[in-house]
Amino acid sequence: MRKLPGGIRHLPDYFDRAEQQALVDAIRLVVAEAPLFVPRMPKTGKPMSVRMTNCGPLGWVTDKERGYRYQPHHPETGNPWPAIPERLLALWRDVAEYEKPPQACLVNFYTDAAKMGLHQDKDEQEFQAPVVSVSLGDTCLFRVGGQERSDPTMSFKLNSGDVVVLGGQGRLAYHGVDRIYPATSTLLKNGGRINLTLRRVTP
DNA sequence: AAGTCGCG
DNA sequence: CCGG
Repeated sequence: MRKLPGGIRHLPDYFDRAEQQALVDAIRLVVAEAPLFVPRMPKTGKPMSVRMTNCGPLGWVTDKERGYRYQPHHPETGNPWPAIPERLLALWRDVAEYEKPPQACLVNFYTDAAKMGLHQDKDEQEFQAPVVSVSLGDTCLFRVGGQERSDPTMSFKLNSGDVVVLGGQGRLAYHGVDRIYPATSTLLKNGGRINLTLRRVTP
């Protein structure tokens, strides 16, 4: 059996179907208020293959000029991000083992061809808090390694309703999404995958 | 490089 | 050519 690197927890089927549907409904409201945008790589301006938005007091954004960062407003509308849905705050209280609530919930939309290269979540000031991730919709192949890019990696599938926690030694683990398996879920009427990532930005 | 390409 |  697969052995996950230290500090990485995979909680399969954390959310049942009804809860998944309720989360999708909540995210639709978020997207209506904070439209999806195309994130761009620092300096080159190359677009990433996912579309994204955020909820919470802070949101993760990136563009050619200013690069990766957290900010309290939507990059295109200038409006503050909508609130994080209560069910996600409850998830954090359940699994994070961290006193304060998450400040950012990044919402990533993956189409069939979308990927996410291996990277670390290191734009936060607080690494004591874990990163908590929720998968909704189509199954993906998730890849995780260690704290150095050259560390060995392993991969496993994430299904709709699964939760992954990157905490402790796993907090700065390299991770990414190698591929989406199209039409493996009926949760999203237009297909694809939604990933929700909860993070604490400041201590 | 949260991408892309090269290698096996 | 495709996947790790």
